[in-house]
Amino acid sequence: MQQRCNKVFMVNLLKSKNISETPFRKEVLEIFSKYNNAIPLSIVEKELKKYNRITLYRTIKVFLEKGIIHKITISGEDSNYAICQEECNTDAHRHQHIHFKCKKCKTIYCVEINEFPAITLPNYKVEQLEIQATGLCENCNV
Amino acid sequence: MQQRCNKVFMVNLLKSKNISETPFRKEVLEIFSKYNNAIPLSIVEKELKKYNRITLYRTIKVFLEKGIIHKITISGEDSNYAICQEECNTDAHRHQHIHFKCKKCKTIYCVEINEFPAITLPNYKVEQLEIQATGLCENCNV
DNA sequence: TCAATAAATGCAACAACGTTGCAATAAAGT
DNA sequence: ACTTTATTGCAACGTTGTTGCATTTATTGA
Repeated sequence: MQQRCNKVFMVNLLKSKNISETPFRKEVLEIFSKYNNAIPLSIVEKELKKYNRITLYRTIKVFLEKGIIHKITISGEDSNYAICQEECNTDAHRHQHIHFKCKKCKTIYCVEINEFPAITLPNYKVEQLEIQATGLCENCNV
Repeated sequence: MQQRCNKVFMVNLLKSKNISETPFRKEVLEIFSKYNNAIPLSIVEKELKKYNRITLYRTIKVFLEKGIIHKITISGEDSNYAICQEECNTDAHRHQHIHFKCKKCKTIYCVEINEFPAITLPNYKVEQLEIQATGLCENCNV
């Protein structure tokens, strides 16, 4: 797998998606890669040296459109965002991972999964599945 | 299964949850049971004879807390709500159903499922799964 | 390297969604 | 029927996210 945690990679990521590499965007990307897991905008906000609400929203929007990050919505919580581990394109975010939220430390993990469960429903044609799990993560399950 | 589509049931539902039966609450419940599927607040709003935004929010909040309805959040969409088909309590909404969104008619269904898939992740203790599917529903898959 | 062009940023203002305090009203219990 | 308790509705506010426009920064090409 490609290394996704250094500045060179970040710049290449921006270049490969055909968007200009600005200090703001690089900083946001570095924050996402520093946290390996999904984080809400409130964390990005705190980490940013120079925070601007509007610019952040626009940056996130562009990153989502370009498939650099993806959005994780868990009922009743802030939206969380994480760097896409596979190649995503704008239309089909067919991740082979599930989103796991630890009920103790509240961390949201994108967990790669080998055997993605298949579900067949009578009368429905299932084309895509999105799975969210809750429980205890490695660190909290002691 | 209990019948969940008549006024008597609605009143009993309110009684059994120990909340007073007001015209507003009964009307909201009837709207939910009229639509068999999950609906956003915008639909409830249109169906209400006398709509009050604040009262609706509070009613929804109470219904959620009492386990009368549950909330379905699909990334990037309005929240949807549907009557709980099984007994829910406030803490554990361990539904044996998945949420299915038809990509054509946009309807969101709560689909009961017999064999709920089991997922085991190395290093994670999975306690609960929430599954959202997209595809084509019975009516649109022709 | 530097000017010309294109894109990103920041401000002000707005819109949607949701909440809170408080007074008025309706439901429940006696 | 009356008292108590809960619900409703209004005004006002907070949060989240967007848009138009002027300014600043990045990119391109000579």
